[in-house]
Amino acid sequence: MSNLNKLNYDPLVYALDFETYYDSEYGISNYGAWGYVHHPKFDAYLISIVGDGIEYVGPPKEAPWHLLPAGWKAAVHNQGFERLVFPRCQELRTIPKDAAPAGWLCTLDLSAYLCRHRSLHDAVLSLYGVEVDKGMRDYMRGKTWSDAVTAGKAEELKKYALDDSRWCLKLYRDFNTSWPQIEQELSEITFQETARGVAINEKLLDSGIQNVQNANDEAKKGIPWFGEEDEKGKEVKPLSVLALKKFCLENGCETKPPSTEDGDPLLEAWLSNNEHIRPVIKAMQTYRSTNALLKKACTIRARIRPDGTFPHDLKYGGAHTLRWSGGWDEGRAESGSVNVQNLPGSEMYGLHLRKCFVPRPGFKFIGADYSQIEPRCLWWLVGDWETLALIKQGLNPYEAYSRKNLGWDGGSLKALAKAGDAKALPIYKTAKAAVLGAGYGCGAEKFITVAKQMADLNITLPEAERIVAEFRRTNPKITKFWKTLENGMRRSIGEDYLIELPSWRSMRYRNVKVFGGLTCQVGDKIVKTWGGKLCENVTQAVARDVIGEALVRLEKAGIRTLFTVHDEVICEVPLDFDNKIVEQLMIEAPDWLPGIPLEVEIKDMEYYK
DNA sequence: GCTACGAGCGCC
DNA sequence: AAAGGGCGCTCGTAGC
Repeated sequence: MSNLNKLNYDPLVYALDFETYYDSEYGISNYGAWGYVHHPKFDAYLISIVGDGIEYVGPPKEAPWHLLPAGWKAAVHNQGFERLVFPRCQELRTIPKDAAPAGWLCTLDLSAYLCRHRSLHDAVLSLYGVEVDKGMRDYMRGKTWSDAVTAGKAEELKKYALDDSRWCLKLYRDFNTSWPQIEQELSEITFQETARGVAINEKLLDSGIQNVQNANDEAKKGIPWFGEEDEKGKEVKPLSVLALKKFCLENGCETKPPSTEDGDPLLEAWLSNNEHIRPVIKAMQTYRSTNALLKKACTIRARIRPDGTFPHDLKYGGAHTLRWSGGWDEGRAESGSVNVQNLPGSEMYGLHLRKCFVPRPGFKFIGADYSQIEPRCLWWLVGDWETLALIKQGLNPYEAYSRKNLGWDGGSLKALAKAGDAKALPIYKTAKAAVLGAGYGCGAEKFITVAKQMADLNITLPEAERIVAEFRRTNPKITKFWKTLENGMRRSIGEDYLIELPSWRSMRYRNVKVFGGLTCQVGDKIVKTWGGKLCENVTQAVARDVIGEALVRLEKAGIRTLFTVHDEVICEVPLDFDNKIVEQLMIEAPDWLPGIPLEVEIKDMEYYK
């Protein structure tokens, strides 16, 4: 018994892994995980189970379910898939109804938390330096279990399946204690959200799809080479830059266009000398936009379940700041997935995609957006209590900034700016742009575009230079923070740089090196890094933890959340629900961020907006 | 035929 | 010395 007390893992946890049939057409990319397991071709031909006293690999039907102890829990690598397969097998009676585990745990999410590598292969390589052979997976494309048996590959396949579960169990046992409880809860919440999905207004979606299709057809007509074939009989792609180049040179242009990007000043300059090409470029841009939108809308359309809901994709810890990201993990090609975090914010070509996301009957949406969460976190991180105190008194943050740094001493800046006051408006916009855009070491040139985007502020380069310089001069705590982070990283050259966050976790920058500038490894990429960027990462990470803790609070209060988009939470609650409850749960300052004034904008929504 | 990568564009 | 950041998806092209 004394040994058991020393276990730093739960012996009731067993690792599971299914092997399921797939081919080039029938896969997650084309059907989504839910559609895949409900497809007639669905065939979970193998399951491996590994844990205390059990190592099984074989058909699910013959698995030793009776040997699993009461209250056993399942560890899987990618719960977004495995947790759909399991109940589907129960429905199909290849797994007994009463065999369900008491809980689930996802080692993919654990790996994301630990090392930023999501696939089992990459996680094991990163954490143990061992290469897991994934050859069998490719081999099995388009092959059934009996194909493998006939080909004499059964044993190899079994070994491969067993290996995955062994590694999964090892990840769980070795690292589970490094995964904080709250993060495990967030992993669970994320799964619940994706499985729950969102109700879709199908009529609206259908008519919108028709509109976009029409616009797409119209755009095709403006692309001269559309539908043509090259010498080899291959279709010339509508967005082919080579075709565009050829067309331009054949039609009196001396040079090819520098890009086809909408709004690119270089393109604009080129077009002013080649006006006759303008309609072609425009058609390419319209085709590109409508095509992408159409794909997205049709994917949603195709994935609507019989109950009228669409199960979306959202990844726990998709970003290295551990923010959620869109997409899914199954398969290497990140295609055919719908990212709910970048849905167009307004109508495009007669389709308002967000309007198609509606509450289930008897429910309403609550959209809860944190106001200026990042600047507030940054002020807290650098210890700018003065500004935070002004905000705590009820001052709008941009106004607080203006009073502190821009010499504003008039009345309510926001109210005056809203009324179009000629003196207040530029100051308000300048403050907004500076607060949102200048905190991360942004230079003057970049600040012009940031200011435009964040505060609709149009400025010249000298003005941008002045605002940025002013920001740095009046915010020495922030510039010092940049330097502190950068110096910390410089002291870590040759090793990993760990930044301890105020919450329960750290950020890790692996393998810091100097190649001209500072570089390090983030996920599987080598990136350039400097103080301003690190500051941005840390601020994002802290804001993420704030929203993460809020999500857990909402969940514990029984409030159904659908998804999060960085600083906003979409809740689905009964029609008579009191929105104040959501607000109160969200603005509660975390213990580890004492004194931070949080604010959320809450709105009832008849659709997602 | 498959993979990798950049361009372009959508979001916060 | 100076440098906003974080994502995902589609398409086209290049390279193996």
